[in-house]
Parts: sequence; structure tokens; C-alpha cells
Amino acid sequence: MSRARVLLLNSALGPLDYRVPREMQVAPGSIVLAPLGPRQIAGVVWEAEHMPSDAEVGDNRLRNLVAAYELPPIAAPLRRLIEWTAAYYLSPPAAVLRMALSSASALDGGRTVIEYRATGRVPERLTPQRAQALERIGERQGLVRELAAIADVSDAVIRGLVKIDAIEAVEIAVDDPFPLPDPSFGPPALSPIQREVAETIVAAVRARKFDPMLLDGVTGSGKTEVYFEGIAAAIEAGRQTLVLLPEIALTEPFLKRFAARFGHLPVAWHSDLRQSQRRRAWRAVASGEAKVVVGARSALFLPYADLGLIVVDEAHETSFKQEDGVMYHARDVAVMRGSFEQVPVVLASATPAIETRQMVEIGRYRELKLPGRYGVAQMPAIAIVDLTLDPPPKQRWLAPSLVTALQETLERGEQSLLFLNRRGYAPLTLCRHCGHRFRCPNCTAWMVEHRLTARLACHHCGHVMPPPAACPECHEEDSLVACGPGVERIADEVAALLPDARAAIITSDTIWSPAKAAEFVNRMEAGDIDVVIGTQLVTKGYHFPNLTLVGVVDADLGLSGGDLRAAERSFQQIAQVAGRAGRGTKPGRVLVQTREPGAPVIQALVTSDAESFYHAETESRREAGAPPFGRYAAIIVSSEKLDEAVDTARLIGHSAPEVEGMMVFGPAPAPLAMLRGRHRQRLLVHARRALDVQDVIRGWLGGLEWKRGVRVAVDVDPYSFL
DNA sequence: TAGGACGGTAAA
DNA sequence: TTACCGTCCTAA
Repeated sequence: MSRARVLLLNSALGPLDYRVPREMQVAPGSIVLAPLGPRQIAGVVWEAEHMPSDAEVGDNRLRNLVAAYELPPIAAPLRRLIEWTAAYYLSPPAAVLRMALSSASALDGGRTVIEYRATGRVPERLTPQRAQALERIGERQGLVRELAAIADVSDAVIRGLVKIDAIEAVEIAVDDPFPLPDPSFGPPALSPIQREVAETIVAAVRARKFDPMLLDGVTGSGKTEVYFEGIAAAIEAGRQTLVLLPEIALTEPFLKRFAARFGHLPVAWHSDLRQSQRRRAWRAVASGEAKVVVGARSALFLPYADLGLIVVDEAHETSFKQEDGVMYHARDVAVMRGSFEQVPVVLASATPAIETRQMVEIGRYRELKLPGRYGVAQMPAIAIVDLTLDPPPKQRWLAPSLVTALQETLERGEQSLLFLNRRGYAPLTLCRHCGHRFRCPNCTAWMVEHRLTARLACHHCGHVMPPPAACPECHEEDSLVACGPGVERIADEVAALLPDARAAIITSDTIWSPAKAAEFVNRMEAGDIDVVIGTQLVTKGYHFPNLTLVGVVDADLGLSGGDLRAAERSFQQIAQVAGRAGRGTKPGRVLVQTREPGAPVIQALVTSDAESFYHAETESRREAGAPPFGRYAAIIVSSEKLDEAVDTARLIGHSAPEVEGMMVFGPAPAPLAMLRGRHRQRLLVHARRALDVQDVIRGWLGGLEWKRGVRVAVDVDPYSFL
């Protein structure tokens, strides 16, 4: 009798054993349908030694697998990646597997239609219509309606012929194949140094082994063109490439550049795909037909048939860290996938994360450097606008010198970009009469006013309400005032100061799909926009030659809060947005508004001395034992009932094991003490780098029990300290 | 006594 | 996660 250990798509369960029916062929990796209680659930056959089940179940209790899908099996490297990810991020393997099989409908086959054709059998009762139909149809094949039209008979005649087997049904796939990118379509003109770096990547692709590389060069130095050569090499070798981008808003400019280089679009993978597109893409990835896949985090776990190269673009981006479900970091998992698949991994960034730089430092990653901007483009000059010396008028946020620069740019017919990482009109609304502040009923957060959509919204849970006419507390009318700026308010200010300028607000509220991003890019390129006011969405990826002025509205915003990466993140963000200026032949300039012109981050930006800033940051991390020199894990306890969350968090705190090299802080209310209606408590675990902290936490939490309704989640290597 | 809400548990 | 099966309670 043959049994199989199956990992089902059910996060609450470990692997279960099944009997394989005699006529069924399965091997490790096979995608199968298994009975579970009264239901049937898809899963993947796993090697028994890799997925130990709690207890052996006797042969007599095993149920038969229902079916094996006719799909390529999940290959061993991806199975190892799933196991590694589950173990590292303390998540159920099934939750990770779900990301690999993310398109459940793909399992049931591609989209098909039923067409009909003659079988050659002559009906016993050959009426004139039937004879006419069969004669005219001949060898042709088509839908019932089409055949009826060809034969000039009614549908019923065709159906009648189907019934008596004179015409048979054939199922045909209608998913169009994806076009094959052409490596020689638009060969780039590379500088000698770019050529040299490109050759290194090409050689790594041809070598077919794990080879992590940091591709490091200032914004506009041609990183994309260079790694495109690696993709070309992979295509020539018939292998697949995965390109990870931090957010779907970046997909659009990428697609354009890709099409210009390779003549066709790559296969896109993101959460905005329709079900049919998702199914088609998944199947093309699994069959190997999709040669280049560009996608967000979730593209990382797709079952590539023959992966040859992984590229993580804007690798420093913190949005690669998933913040719910399996809390993995796509950059780190991408490197692991490269190691399991034995393929090179290119991490591209103008402002690499300290973690990545450290890997270069200790020799784990190679560094490929692209010095300077490509062609005639120069790095923009960065200047400080000291808000204490050059303050904007009351209720305004743009300093006079920045306004002057905007005017000059407009007069020259060039484009400007104002960066403020705050969506909406104003981050806080309060009653001037009684001081009432509008807060979210579900979260510890203010309701943010959005004038474009005329409502107050919580950015954490999505709770919305219409802007009230009167204060709900003191019932005073017209007493509500907006506090602080958001991008919409800056847009108002621009409209008041520069009435002739055509402004556009670019945030996740206005750019929520690749199509919207495409529209924005087209309007920018056509010169229909003079001033862009945007959040971090506009900081990277875009290449607008006529954009010559960048204004950072509030450089101090990211520095508040005790986040260990705050300074680094501010530096990256401002350096990235500054890099949007002067990418063409015209020189760019950047004005950074700050109240703390002496802060190390600001100084590093103005003097373009990133090295000493990074060095100081790295040393302070080393001293604090912070990543990458030590490790953190956050244990988040949440419940709809405050006391249950507090009690459970205390219980976990009290049961903390004494482990050399590990310290536990808390519990304390998590910085967002209430989120989506759940009260949150947090414990923070700090450990030596060498300590297997996952193993300790597994043992620690595994021995505890808590009430139904209480959720305990572990965030390994947390990014948001919120 | 039927039926609904709730909690616990099994699923191979 | 979902389905099912007890228990307890209420309405009829």
C-alpha cells in the first residue's frame, strides 16, 4: 500500500497522511486533492522526513487521495523554501504554501471553451438540413453558433448532430500564450563601466549558481539597464527571471522600459490582477512559458519551472516586509530562494539597507558599483531651507525660497515635485471650541481628513465618516479646524501661490492600479503636469527628464518616533526623491525644508557624504546590538477584549525562558494600542545574532495556552516598530 | 421539544 | 479553516 504525506492548504493543520490509490501516480511535489472531513482540499505531497507529523496514523485510518492535478509538481527547491520560510518566520507551512498556490482557480485548468467538429460518422436519419450542415462544416471547428452560421441551419440542427455523435465536442484552451521577450530587440548603449558590470551579471547567470550581488549606484546611474542584460542572458538560456518591485505603482515605468528593451511586456504579477489574468499568469509561470515575471512580494513564491535569475529592485524598500499573515521580508526570502534554486540574486539599490551593506562587508554578497549618473545627467544639488530662518506664513507650509524656486521652474516650462509623506488634507481635525479630536473608533489613530473624497478616514483600518458640520462633543457649528498639512493641503497652497500651474496629487488614493500609474506617467511625459505633489509613491522608479526641482516639504517627519531605522529611512527616502530631479540634460536642484539643519541625516544629504553617515549608523547599531548585529522579534498579543490581551501578554512575559544572550522587554501596549478593533500588547525579544531565537520562541509559546479569540503573532525581524 | 448560540474538537 | 457535536437556554 502506498501512503503520502500531504501538506494541505489549511493553515490550522500540519501535514496529514493519505493512501494513494493504485491507479494514481504521485511523487513529492505533486499537487493533489485530498478529502478532509466532509470537504475536499488541495495540497502538495511532501517527503515524510521533511514534514514530521505529530503521530503516525495507522494504515487502516487513511483515506484515499481524491485526485492528482495535471500540473507540474512543486519542485524541491521551492518546497525547501516553503519549509525555511515557515520555520524562520514562525508561520504554518500551509500559510506559506498558500502563497505558492496562490491561484486556486489555476489548479482547475486554464480557461477553456467547448468547440465542435464533425466526427465523420453519417447519421442514420440524414435530413436535408443535416446533410447541408455536415457538408458545409467539413473539417471546420467552432462554437455551436459559429457552425450553425457556416452551415446556414439553426442551432438545434447542430445540437441534434452532437446528440447522435455526428459532431463531437472538443475542449480547447483559450488563454493566449505570453509573447517571448526578445533579448536583441533594443540593445542598450552602455558606458564601459556599465558594460563591465553587466558582463559580471551575465557571467553569473550563465554560471547557474547561487551568487548574491548588491548592484549599487546613485539614482539615474543605469542600474535597470545593467540588470536587463542579466535578464537577456537568462532569456537566451531559455530560463526564467523574477523581478521584484516594492509596490505596484512602480510596475508601470518598469514595464515601459522593459518593452523598449525586449520588444514585449513581461508577465505582471500583483494583487490587482483579475482572477482570469492571475490564473493565466500562474500557469505560464509553472509551465515555464512566462520568461520574465515582474511582481510585488507575492511573486516570490510562485512555482517557476526553470528559474535563472532573481532581481530585487529598490532592494532597500521597507515595503518588502510583509506586515500581516506570514510576516516575511521579500528581500531576504529572495536571497534564500536564490540559494535553494542555485541562481544569482541581484539586489539593486541607490541607497542599500545597512543589513545589505553589512553582508557585502563580511563578504557574503558581491558589490557591483556604478559610479555617477549616466550620460550628461548630473546629480542634483541639494540645499537646505532652514524653516527657523525662512518660515512660511501661518497656515502655510512652503517657505518663501521654495515658492520662488517653484515659480522659476514653472516659468522655464519645467516640472517640479513636492514630497510629503502624508496622505489626505490634514492629519488631525479638532474642535477649536472644546478641543475635541476626531479619533478612529477601532484604532489608536486620528481620523485623517480627505477633501478630495469629502470624508474623514482612518489609515489603519479604513474606517470612514463624512466630515461633520458640528462638533459631536460640544455641538458648536463651524468650529472644526484642520491641523497640519497633507498632500491635498499642499496642493491647495500651490493652487493659491501658482494659479497657472497644473498640479497633480500622487498618492495611493489616486494611484491605486497600474493603469492609473500609466495615466500619470503619460500626463507627465506629455507635459500636462507642472507640479506633482506626492507621497513616497513618487520617490522612486520614475524617470521624467523635464523634472528639475524637488522640494521636500518636511524632512523631519520621518525622524520622530523611536524607530531604530528612522534615520536610515529618512536618508533613503530623501535621497531617492532627490534622485528624481535632473535626470535628463537639464540640471536638477533639491530644496529640503527642515527645522534641524544640523541633524546628521540632513548633513549627509547636503554634503553627499553618505559614507560617513552610513558608517556612524552602522556603528551605533553595532553598539546597541541592533540588526544586523543582533536580532529582534516582536510578540504581538491581540484580542477584542482588553483584559484578555493584557492577561495573555503577562502570562507570556512571566513564562519567558532564561536564555543566555536573550532579553525580553514588556509586555506593554503596542504603539498602535488598538488596531482594527483589537487591543494589542507587545513583547520585544532582543537576541544575540547567533542565537536560534525562533527555536526559543517556538518552545516558549508552544507550552502556553490562551483563550479563544486571543491571537498571538510573532514578527521576526520586525520593521515597523509600530 | 425544536432550534439557536456557544464552545470544544477533529480533520489522516 | 470548517464541520459537526455536544450543552445550555429559550420560545412554543
